[in-house]
Amino acid sequence: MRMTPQRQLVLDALLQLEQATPEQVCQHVQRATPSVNITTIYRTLELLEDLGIVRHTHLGHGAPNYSVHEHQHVHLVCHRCDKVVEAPRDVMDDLRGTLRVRFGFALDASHLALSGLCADCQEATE
Amino acid sequence: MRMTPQRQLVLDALLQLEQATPEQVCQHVQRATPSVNITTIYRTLELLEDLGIVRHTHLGHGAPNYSVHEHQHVHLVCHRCDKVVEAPRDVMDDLRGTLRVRFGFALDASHLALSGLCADCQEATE
DNA sequence: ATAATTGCAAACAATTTGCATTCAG
DNA sequence: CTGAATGCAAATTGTTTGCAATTAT
Repeated sequence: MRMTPQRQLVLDALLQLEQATPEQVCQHVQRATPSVNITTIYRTLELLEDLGIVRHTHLGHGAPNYSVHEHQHVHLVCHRCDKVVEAPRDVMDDLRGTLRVRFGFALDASHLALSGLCADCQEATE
Repeated sequence: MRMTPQRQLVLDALLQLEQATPEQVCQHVQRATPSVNITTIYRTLELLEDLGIVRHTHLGHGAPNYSVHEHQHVHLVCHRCDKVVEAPRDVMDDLRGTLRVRFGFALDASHLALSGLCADCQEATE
């Protein structure tokens, strides 16, 4: 594969934004280079993911969240205000062990978010 | 709110199917009553969810999975073969405690699936 | 030349909206 | 009669596909 300018732009955008939806990556890239098509964003994100350079997380509804592979964390999404809190991956270590033993399931802690209520919304709900 | 025939059909479908996407609920309902529109399925699912009667889970990509509130479990989705394993909610109890203490986050264990590799796919991958 | 890459338009899936019609109290 | 509920068509969002034009080797 060739590291084309478009691909570099996508990767740079992702490094700058730390994490973003394809749409957001597209907007960021197009600020610098408006000619880049969103199709290319999608294709590049898929390619970079196949190469293990980036990964994506589903936060629930809507578009997935891409990030460079290094920035891995567990996403805690508040389903009331949609705020996303990031937790270090190791909070899931025990659960990973349990799931392996009880279900033979190898948990990938950061691919999907966890849903719940953030501290603020718990107060607001009382 | 009135328990209209359409709404009853949606709820019945969900009870029979145990869990299903809006699309699947729609097909099930339309087998008995073809005139019911998918818009009504969506509206009814939203309504039932507001009432706390049903809930939905995101398995990752694609349509969410609805179920009646009683049948709660954690979904373990294999991101290789897309198989869904169900685990009892209590496997997340420790994690729930940790997240509450460390992040003030009240985990809703069943709203989002967990992603990883199922036992079969782990073998296949080696 | 030839294979990979891109842009563009169109297709697609899942969902939502606007609005006119129907229905129950 | 009046508001709630429904159906239908159209709009919206996120994503994918087909294909022709472009680019690097």
